[in-house]
Amino acid sequence: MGIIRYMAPTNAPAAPHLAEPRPADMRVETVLGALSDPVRLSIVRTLAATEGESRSCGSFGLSVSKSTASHHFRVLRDAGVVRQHDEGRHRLTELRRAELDTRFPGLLDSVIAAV
Amino acid sequence: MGIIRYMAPTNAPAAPHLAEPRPADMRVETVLGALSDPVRLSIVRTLAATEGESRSCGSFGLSVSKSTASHHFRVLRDAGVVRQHDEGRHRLTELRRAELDTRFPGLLDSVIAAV
DNA sequence: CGTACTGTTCGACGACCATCGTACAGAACT
DNA sequence: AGTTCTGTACGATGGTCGTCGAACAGTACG
Repeated sequence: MGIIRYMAPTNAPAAPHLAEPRPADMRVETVLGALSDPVRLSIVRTLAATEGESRSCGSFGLSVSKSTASHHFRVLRDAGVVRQHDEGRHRLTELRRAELDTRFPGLLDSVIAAV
Repeated sequence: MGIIRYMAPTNAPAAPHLAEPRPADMRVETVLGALSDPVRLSIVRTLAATEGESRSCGSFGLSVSKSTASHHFRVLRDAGVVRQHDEGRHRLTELRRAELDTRFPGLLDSVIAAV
């Protein structure tokens, strides 16, 4: 039942990550749309709360089905908000903080800070 | 065909404005959803470009029908992004800059600045 | 090998959304 | 009064979205 925080072994091979848009291809409307859903916003907030760590999809405690959760992660990844890569039988997710901050300065922080 | 920028006479009576949420009742998801549409984003950007001025609905040069435009203004108003009040036969719209900045600091600026 | 675990894909379904045309309401102007 | 202008309200429609269960694919572990 505990939260899984994945620690990659130091000699791990470079895991291929899934397709994600380049910063230049990211569109504001798409990012805003991705963040406008309560489930996805909670995912992003959870990621921001433990910045730098990769989390497995199941470790977010989402109250939706597996397939729905999978859908939301895809929306976030397609929008460019998160990056994912496979590690064993987990698909680890992390914030694309640097890309987001470069492409849309201040946006992520203001959204996360919003009460 | 020119753009109408409304100049209220200095002795104008206090025009009643339409229902809009109090800052405390504004939700981030709703605001982000309101800003995630291209038409509405262009409205907000136009308003931000001429801050402090009230604009009539028809002065935005939107490429949608009247009824669709009316719908978008309502979404923005319900989300708390803009304020509207009637002035003669015009319904004037202006940004709720102060409320937005207080409730969600930095959000509006980062969205507007986004290229 | 077989079993558990993690997450995706594939329909399907209902709800919501953006869009439109028409009709309507109020204000201003002739 | 009649006309013009500005914008809303009301259906209607086609598309997207969030949700789910069932089936599948890989990985890890017994």
